[in-house]
Amino acid sequence: MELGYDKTSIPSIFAYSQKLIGHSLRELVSEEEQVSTNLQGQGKGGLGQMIEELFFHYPINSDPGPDFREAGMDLKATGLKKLMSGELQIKERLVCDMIDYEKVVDESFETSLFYMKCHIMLLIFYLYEKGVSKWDLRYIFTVIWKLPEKDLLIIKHDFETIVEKIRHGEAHLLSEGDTVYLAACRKGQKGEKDRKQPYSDTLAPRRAFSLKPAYMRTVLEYVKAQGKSAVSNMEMELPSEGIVTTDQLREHSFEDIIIERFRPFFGHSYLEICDTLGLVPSKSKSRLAIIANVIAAHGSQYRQQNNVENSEEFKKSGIRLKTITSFSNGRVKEDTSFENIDYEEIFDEEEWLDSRLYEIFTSRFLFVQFQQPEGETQKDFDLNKLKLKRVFFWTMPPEDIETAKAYWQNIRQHVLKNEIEPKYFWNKAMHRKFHVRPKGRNAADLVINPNGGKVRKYCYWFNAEYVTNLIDNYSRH
DNA sequence: GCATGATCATGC
DNA sequence: GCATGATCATGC
Repeated sequence: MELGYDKTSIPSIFAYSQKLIGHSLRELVSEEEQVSTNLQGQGKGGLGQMIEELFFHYPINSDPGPDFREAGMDLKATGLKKLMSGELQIKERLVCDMIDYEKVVDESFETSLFYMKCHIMLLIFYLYEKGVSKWDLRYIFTVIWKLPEKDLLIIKHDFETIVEKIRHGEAHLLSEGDTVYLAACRKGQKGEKDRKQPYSDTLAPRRAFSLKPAYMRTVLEYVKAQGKSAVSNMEMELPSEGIVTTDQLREHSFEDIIIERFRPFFGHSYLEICDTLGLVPSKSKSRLAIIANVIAAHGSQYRQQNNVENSEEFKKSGIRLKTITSFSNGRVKEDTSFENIDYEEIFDEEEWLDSRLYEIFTSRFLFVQFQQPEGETQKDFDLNKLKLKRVFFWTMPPEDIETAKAYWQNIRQHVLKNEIEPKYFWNKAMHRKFHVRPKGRNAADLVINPNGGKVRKYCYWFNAEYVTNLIDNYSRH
């Protein structure tokens, strides 16, 4: 059969893929084929396979390699959702390749199946609509995404972190927050049995290598910025401004580079650090977060004109820098707040693993702790005098993610019943690690309630007690 | 002393 | 104008 493209050529496959844009498979596939195919377009998964077989007419093979074998490129269909504002957003992480616990421990990154399949991908973005058959989903963008060299250095380190954990018999303890761009995400049928892992008798849920939602968001941003519906990053230089360089990443991991930047400042107070960096001290409640971001981005090399917020790497990784303040005895002073609860998101998203809260709580965290000087009492507490005490990357352990799921279910259940008041949610006095509390400009600051009308803004919090405990756990090893 | 609700400076 | 990253103020 005449294919209509050259299956050995990436540009040719890319050009052909553009015929998808603005259309659905129902419009593009002959009725005869729609009837005769075994692919029914129901259930989860399989959209990529339908596109490959019915649109590209590429003979499906069961090879472990990339979908377009001759071109060395994999095909990925991935969803976008449209907000009320009309803005398109990433629906989920990009699942790349199932992790074979038995085999992956014998692979190196460069020879791994993941690398072979995914270092160049044809990304086909479709508009996700609830309840719509795969035959009727519309395609919006097609993108050739070759992982840039700088990203690959971070991804290689992530890959090794994941494989190392499996080699230690800890496949059951893998978490998306263990790594920076590439993550081991949960993947498998609901209720399916856990699998064997090679270096432990404990069974582990199935997982896949995936690019984090934060990473995919920056891919989408890049695509939107090009102003075209078909984009290939192989044709042009990607802007690669960030807080670390490719050369630095060849020598050290991203995390080591960042931690190292804080080293000259341990034991120094806020005012001393401002003085060293040539910064005018701020009166902001978030003054410590401001200098922590400066140090993470530039260390003692900081110069006034440097850009600080939203570095490329922090955006792509979704790493959350959080400052912690503690009394001289080490007890954490404040609860840690996150973003406001998006009631519409809570209302619409039924899956915990796809929820915003899951993404936030399974982020990689960078905790920067400032502590009161020795000998001071609680009454003396003064942000300007706190000294840099500890800096560490952290991710939430599996048992706490289970607690977070119950926390999310409680919130969701009440939002669905239009019970959006503090008395319905977990409060701090329950001592259940997390709580819900107001956060707005002031008491009159309201947002849309999916049940109708407007409601007060509340947000997700870690209890200070929980943060004290996680620091104690960190300090013990 | 602590939990709860309220509010602030900053940057885009 | 609003989200972010926080701390402050009050009352029991």
